[in-house]
Amino acid sequence: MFREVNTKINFLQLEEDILRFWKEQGIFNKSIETREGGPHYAFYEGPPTTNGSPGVHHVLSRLYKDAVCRYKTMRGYHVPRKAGWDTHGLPVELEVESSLALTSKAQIEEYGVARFNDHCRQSAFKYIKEWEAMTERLGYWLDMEHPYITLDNSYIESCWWIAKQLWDRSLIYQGYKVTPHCPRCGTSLSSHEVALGYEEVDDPSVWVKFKLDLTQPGGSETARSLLSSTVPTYLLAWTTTPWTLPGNTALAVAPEAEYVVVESDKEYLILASALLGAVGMDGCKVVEKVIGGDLVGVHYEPLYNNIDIRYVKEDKRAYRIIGGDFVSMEEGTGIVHIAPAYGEIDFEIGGKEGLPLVHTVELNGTVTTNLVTGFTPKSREYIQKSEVPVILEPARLKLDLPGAGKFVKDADKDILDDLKSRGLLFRSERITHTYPFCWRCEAPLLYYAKQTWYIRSTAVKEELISGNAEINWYPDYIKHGRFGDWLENNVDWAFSRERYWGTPLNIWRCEACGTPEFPTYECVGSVDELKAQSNLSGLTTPLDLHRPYVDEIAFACPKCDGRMRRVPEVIDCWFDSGAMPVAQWHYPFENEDKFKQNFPADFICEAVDQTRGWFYSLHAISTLLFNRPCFKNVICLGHVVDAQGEKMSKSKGNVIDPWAVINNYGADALRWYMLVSTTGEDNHRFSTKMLEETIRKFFLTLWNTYAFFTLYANIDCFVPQPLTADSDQPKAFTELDNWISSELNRLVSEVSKLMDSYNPTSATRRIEGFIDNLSNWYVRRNRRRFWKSENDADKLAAYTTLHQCLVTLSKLLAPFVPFIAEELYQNLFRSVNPEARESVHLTDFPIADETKINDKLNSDVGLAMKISSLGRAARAKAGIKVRQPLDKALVGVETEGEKKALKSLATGVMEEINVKQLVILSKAKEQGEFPSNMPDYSVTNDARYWVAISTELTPELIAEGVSRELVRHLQNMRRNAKFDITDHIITYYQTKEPLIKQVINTFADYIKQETLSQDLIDGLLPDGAHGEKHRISNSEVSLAIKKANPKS
RNA sequence: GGGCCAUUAGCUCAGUUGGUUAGAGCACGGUCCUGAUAAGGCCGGGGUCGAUGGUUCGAGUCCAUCAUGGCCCA
Repeated sequence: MFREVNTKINFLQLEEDILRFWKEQGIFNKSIETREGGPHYAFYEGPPTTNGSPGVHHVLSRLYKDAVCRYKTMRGYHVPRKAGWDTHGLPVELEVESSLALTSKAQIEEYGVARFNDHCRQSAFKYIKEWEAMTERLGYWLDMEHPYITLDNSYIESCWWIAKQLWDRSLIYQGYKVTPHCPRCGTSLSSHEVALGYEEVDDPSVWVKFKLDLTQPGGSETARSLLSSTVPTYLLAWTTTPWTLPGNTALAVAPEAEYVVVESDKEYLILASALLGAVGMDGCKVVEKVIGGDLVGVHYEPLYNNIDIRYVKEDKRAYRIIGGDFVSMEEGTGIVHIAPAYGEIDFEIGGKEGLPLVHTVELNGTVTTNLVTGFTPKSREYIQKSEVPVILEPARLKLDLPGAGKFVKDADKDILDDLKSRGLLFRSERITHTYPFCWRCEAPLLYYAKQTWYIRSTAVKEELISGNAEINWYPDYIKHGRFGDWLENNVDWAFSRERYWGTPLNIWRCEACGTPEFPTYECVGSVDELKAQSNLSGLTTPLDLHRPYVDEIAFACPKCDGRMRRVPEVIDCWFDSGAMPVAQWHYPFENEDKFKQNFPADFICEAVDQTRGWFYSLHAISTLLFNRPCFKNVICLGHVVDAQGEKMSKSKGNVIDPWAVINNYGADALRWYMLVSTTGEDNHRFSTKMLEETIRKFFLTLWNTYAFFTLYANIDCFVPQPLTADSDQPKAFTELDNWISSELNRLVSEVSKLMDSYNPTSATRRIEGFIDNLSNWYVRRNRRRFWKSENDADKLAAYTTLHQCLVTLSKLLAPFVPFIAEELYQNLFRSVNPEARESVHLTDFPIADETKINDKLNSDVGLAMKISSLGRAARAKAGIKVRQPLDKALVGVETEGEKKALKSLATGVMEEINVKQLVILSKAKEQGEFPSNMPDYSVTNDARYWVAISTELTPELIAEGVSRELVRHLQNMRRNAKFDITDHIITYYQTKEPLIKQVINTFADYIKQETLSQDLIDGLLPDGAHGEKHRISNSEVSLAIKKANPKS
């Protein structure tokens, strides 16, 4: 006997029971242990950042990971799944900052780095707990008892080892580079972080005049003679960041382009002729024309004469015109203001031209009172070429700039006022454009030349690209598209952060020896290496490698015996997560075997934003260390967005709590919905309405098929026999049995193929289609076989077939909806097979029996469905109920083959459309054209077939229709009276209509059999019976039923 | 400004190498069926397949340009 299945299913209760079962029996561990010795399948868990509670948009990738890992396990692979938690970095710091109401680095330091980091640690663990709870409830099987956590000393030590490897190969350097700098957080952002924060913003749009200075040498003779005029002449440049103007050291022109000198208000202005119109100077008189290249070398007066740039040793000077191929003829004036300290292009061209770097802004974003001049061209060249890290000490000079002490965006106005008062502002407007903001704190980012530590990833650019060629991407266009492009445009990885909570950068610097340009560094690659340093101090017990403790550790300089102290930076948390193939095992300090066994990963899966995040950091570190990729297959998912298509984010407040969904609908529902409805890399709108539809359409259909089976199987005491060669009774299996078996095996084959190509969405969609066929065709067409009273071979065949379908489905479904799959398996299979594996998740994934796949049968049944559908339409067109039997249907098909196929399935079609005979005509022989005009027939057609139903009603047909009407009412009454499905009854009826009486007599046996009536009694309705009045064939009939054996 | 992806019914999505009348589910209206079903069937309204050109006997599908949206990069 199977456990009784209630059609009113409570999924929540079911899932909690199964979670308990898994936990108590350790099924997850068993699913891994029992596969030991099988082929190894390496999976890397991308560690979620523990800076907040998981949202429903975090769930998607976890479901994909789980589906694939469960599937591989069932295919016999050994698939350990180590959990991981990304606990470091700015996101965690910001979470803590806001909870402690700290708003700047100064406040954090005042508060105390030790206390601050302690909060970070606690915060991380708090969220780990939440993630663990959600992961477990979701049914995402992950080894959370042995996770890798990036804050562990062992993890940090592995990161140190990696950095040391790179250091020894001169792949780490420090240099000035322009980085997107957040003035509030006080740190550089990586390019992937910058990408998170582009926004439309209203900014100044100003045209500034730079006065030509021909007293300085330089420029072509042509240009000099053209420009020598007594009228004051200005170069016109355009910018949206006035605050960078004091840092100007050059103007760039397009060497090939034509420039014009135009007269405007008693002065001459120089700009590109192509942009005259854009500046609104079409009508102005053109005095001269000159090619950009001829202007190169000509000097102009600095906007701020009082700035004393003292670097100059060579003949090249600042404040001159340079040529640049980046100069746009699309916007601006064709003359680009260059501030090497505040723009990537500016910095790059400054390096080539030997321009000075001038800082007029502090790191906190305020206009400085001290002018800071950066490095010399000589040292710049040294940085570019050096294999050894270089550090430079900038000079500081007193200065009084407009807006001094104000934040740059506020100082814009002071600067513009100042320029205006000096007649140097040509025009000032506002413009709307995109500008990057800090993705966390929303402060405008400043492109700022800073000293930062870099990983020279460009040194392995070719290897990054060739390694990518070996990776399978799903969807595949990511490989050459988004990820490939990213690698092609690879730049060195700025991997240091001037923050507190992170893996400390393991570089120590001597305080005493070396020059500013040539300091002495030590990169320490392990704890032991650190402890082995001479004259060590500051080591704490227990050891905590975090700041501020690690900052206290000092040791003797091997060169001069001075003290060596750690540099202040911490490492980018993307480095942490990218280090996980190594660091999750504390490799190379231990677990060499595990590392090697799990490298490279067979499978990883995250959302598309990780292209520049984790996917990149994994690939970069692996290529740098081992010169090969560390993952073979990667699924790249789209983002889950809200019902309006907006990205879910804490700041927008549109994050959907997965608990709310799970507690309402269950984890399986969420799982199936997300798997079945995602579309590749596209955004996926999350809607509870669609989720509810999934439940109705998929779960309830499946569940009711399951309930139907158990209900009748228990009535008939069906015991599934293991299908051996001799117990098989092929003769008893009907065409429909063979058909659903064929469909089932085809499904198994297709689902396997789809899962092997990492496509759970298509796999689940296929299963959904099968369940629809199973329920709405196989079961519906075969109901009578289950109902009938004889326990014959035919009935057994039906039970065996349906049972087989459901048990196979439980395994097919197991990777996707592990709870309901377990329920089906336990009740339908394990309960009757004492030797069965303990859980569906310990079984093998089904293998398709190719011999049972019969493509012809599949298409034949498809044809029968199609014809039935047309037949029903024909009935509806004529307005004749399906319950009313009709004499015959004519069916037009195209080929003899179809005719033959339909003939073999005619009984089913006749029942579906309730006709006595089916006449099939094939186009090849009997059939002429589509019969549009047939008297006494109702005709429908589609492109290929037509069906004509005879609409003539004989007294016999009407009588039979009435009998079916009676049966239907009695069945409904049984249900209304809440009788058990097996209860036998006695039926009473009263009517004045002779036709009905006659029908009841004629069809007595049929009515009795259908309604389990022992007697049909014409007469008074007894007390206590369930009575109803109905109209049948325009006459009234009173019916009553009561149980025949009230005792049972 | 550049790259990738998308755009098909009110909504969510299918649509295989170009080939009869572009489909499904939901929602809506009507109707039928039902002792597994919270379901299901049938009919109906609802589509210039984002736009414009091109290739072709034939384009939702291939090409080009543009528009809109998302992501990524400047």
